[in-house]
Amino acid sequence: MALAEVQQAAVSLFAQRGYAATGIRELGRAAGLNSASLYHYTGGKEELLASIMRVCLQELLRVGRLAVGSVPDPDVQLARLVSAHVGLSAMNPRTARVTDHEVRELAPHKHAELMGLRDAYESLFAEVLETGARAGLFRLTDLKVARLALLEMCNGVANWYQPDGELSVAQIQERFVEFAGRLVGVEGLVTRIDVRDFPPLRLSTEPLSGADATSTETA
Amino acid sequence: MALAEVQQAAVSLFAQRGYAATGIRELGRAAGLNSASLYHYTGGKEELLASIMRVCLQELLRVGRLAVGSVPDPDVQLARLVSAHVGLSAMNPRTARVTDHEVRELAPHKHAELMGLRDAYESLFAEVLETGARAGLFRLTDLKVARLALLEMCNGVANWYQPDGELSVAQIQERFVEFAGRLVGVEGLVTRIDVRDFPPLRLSTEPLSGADATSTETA
Amino acid sequence: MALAEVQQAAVSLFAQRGYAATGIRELGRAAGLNSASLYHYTGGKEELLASIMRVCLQELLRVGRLAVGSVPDPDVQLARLVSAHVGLSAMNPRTARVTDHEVRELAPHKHAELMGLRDAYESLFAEVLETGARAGLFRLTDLKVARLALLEMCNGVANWYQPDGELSVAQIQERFVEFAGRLVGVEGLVTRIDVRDFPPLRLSTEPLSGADATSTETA
Amino acid sequence: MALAEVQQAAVSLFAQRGYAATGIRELGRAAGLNSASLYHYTGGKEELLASIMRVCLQELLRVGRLAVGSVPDPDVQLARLVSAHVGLSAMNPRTARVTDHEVRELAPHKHAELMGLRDAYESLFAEVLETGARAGLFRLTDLKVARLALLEMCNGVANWYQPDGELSVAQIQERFVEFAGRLVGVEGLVTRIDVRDFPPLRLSTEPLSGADATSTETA
DNA sequence: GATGAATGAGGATTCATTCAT
DNA sequence: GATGAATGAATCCTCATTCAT
Repeated sequence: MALAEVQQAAVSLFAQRGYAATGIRELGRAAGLNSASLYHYTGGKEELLASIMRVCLQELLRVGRLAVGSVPDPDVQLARLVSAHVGLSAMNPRTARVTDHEVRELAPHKHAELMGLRDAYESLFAEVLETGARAGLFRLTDLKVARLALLEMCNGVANWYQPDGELSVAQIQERFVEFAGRLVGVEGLVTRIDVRDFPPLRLSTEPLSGADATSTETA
Repeated sequence: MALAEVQQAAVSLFAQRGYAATGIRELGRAAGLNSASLYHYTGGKEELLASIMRVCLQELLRVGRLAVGSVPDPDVQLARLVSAHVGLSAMNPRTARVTDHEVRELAPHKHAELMGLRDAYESLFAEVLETGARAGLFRLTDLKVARLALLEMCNGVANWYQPDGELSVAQIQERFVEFAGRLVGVEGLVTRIDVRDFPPLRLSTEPLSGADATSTETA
Repeated sequence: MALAEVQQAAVSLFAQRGYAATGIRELGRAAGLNSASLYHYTGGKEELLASIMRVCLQELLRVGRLAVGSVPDPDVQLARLVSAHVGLSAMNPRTARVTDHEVRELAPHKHAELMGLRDAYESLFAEVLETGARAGLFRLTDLKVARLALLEMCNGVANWYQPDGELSVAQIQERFVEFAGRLVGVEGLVTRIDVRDFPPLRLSTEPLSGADATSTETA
Repeated sequence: MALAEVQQAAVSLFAQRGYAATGIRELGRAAGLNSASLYHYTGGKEELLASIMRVCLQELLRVGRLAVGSVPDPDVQLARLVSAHVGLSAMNPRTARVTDHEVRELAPHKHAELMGLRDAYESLFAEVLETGARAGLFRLTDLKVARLALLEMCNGVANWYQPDGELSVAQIQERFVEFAGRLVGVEGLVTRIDVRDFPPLRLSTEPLSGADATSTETA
């Protein structure tokens, strides 16, 4: 399908140059389309960005809910949540980066829509931390700061992980589950779950590794 | 001094809308200057951004070196490094956010210059982690991933901390020192140093809390 | 074709006000186009100028080579060369003036390209003068100065000739052939060739006589 | 005197880049002055240009009248006129080039003033040619075209003559007197006058050969 | 479904000039 | 006499978008 290709090209450019610094002709060129044709597929630059973020946040929310809903223990919930998040970020670093960095570019209406998704997702972390703390499983004095530190640490993966590097996605997941456990004061969290229960999805918006704009606008 | 005021206005806008999405007329208006007058003070939009990042990274590097150099124990070094970093970020969240997010906007020459500063700074973390791990103080299997997780967690502070919120800078520092300790496998790190030894500086580029563009361009 | 119309409008303005003093909005207005639309047709102000000069110099070179190649006698070669040059200048005075006066406005790359064409053309004169002098046909003590004097005299036509004046192009050609002959020490040159053998071309870049910017930018 | 230095710097830049393409800060820098200080000495960019052209045209007119008035024979008058013109152009090529090329940049009032000077000067040539032709000394069928050809040939010297080249000013004068003679149909004109009777003046506006902008604006 | 042409608005930057100091 | 600061207007150019074809 052509929309996905356009989205991939867009993610590639948005991740590299930033949304505001990327022109619509540049996007067209990268997708092998005339700049005017983009409007058929995307409805415009902003909707293109929004559609990308929707894909990412909806999948995040889906796997997040799955992670939390699949098991009653807060520590395992946390492990699965982190594993899923980090897994998705590592599998789709550029989509994740764009989703994380470019919210402010959206006009109020779409901004609200996507912030809603994000908030819904982040509240999964809040709930897990709270139940875990209330149950005495987690040793935390400040749930809010802990949640923010945790989320930023996990989000950060998209800033540095390179799919074609030496670390596998599974390794990243393993290590971050351990970090998360330590952060909340639970040792050996990693050994108690199998991260491979949640094989992270490759999003339709994620460009192929190393994919680049090559073709020229037919004009 | 006028340059600092322009920088503050710029940081305020860059943090809010992003560098690329901020117009130079907007910058002028926010600084109470004609758009042409900005060039007297700044030398142009890009140099304005670079100067802001320079202020931030140089101070980060200064206090980072101080933190590492002041004491031989890797755990205390780490605590002080994290405390200094988080402190500076929390005191100057908008400057820090801009510094962190907008590097890619710079042209090659300035990009290289500022990436050099950033790399020099981040290698302080690498050294501390390595000596600490080698000394058996830290329980870490992957130094690189640990460093990246740590840095992203700390950098994240600039994304959410609000100076006029309920948490003091010192509290943030305390909590993040504890998080950092746990992350590297050292318990009770926070109790062993007094974070107030490194009262973080307010940078000249940081806009006053809640400061906004108000005046109109005299035209 | 639209490009030619834009070029004509540009020649008209460049000849009147000079390249540097002509704004791109002015050009658009004169061509009946929005200033942004000029970029569709021309690729920018400088390329517009370069394209005009290319048309002129390439035709000059073409007819120059024809003039020299068509006959072995240096005196007839010179007559034809001068006739062709003066004819083209008189038929297209504004294009010729712009081509002659605005080379310095070009950036190094294009400057070099067009200076190359000009040099190639002028060396035709050098060769003719040299063979004629060596053959004892011309009485000249300083070939270089003679060539420069001759060329400037001929180029000058574009500065003062007015197509709708009392002198026909053919008359100008006739007189300048005689002048050229006298300059190199050959009497009665004019009688020995028929200048009408080389009817000068009207260039696509030459505006219609008296053509002026009239329409207003649709904005 | 400072004005002359400013004029020299201006001539240097105007000759190289053109009037319209030369900025006033550039002029200041080249003259070692703050851009604002130029207004003390010159009264603005346009008046600066006008003052330069005035110096050149007035001297041209002065020596032209001297040449014509000093002797009754049209052929000697012509020789002296050409010698003076070419001499002045070769001694002051950059001033002459600017004077010749930039008239159109002047606003109507100054334009008229300086065109008046130029017309007065050129009519000297017209008069000499006419009396010479009427006296049967010159063999010319079209006085106007001859005058224009002659003038353009002489003006052209400023376009190519380089004071530090291999040809002396006197040599240029000699050769052009001969060319002029041939053009009007008089042989051996050069031998009958001594061009050194009119040693051409160096104008106060002419920059030193190879002089360049070096100092930086004190700002 | 696709695209060349077209355009108003705005991008960053530089302009010549003025004026208080 | 000299200048830093300031500015409105203009510079060239690129933007996202629309629309007839």
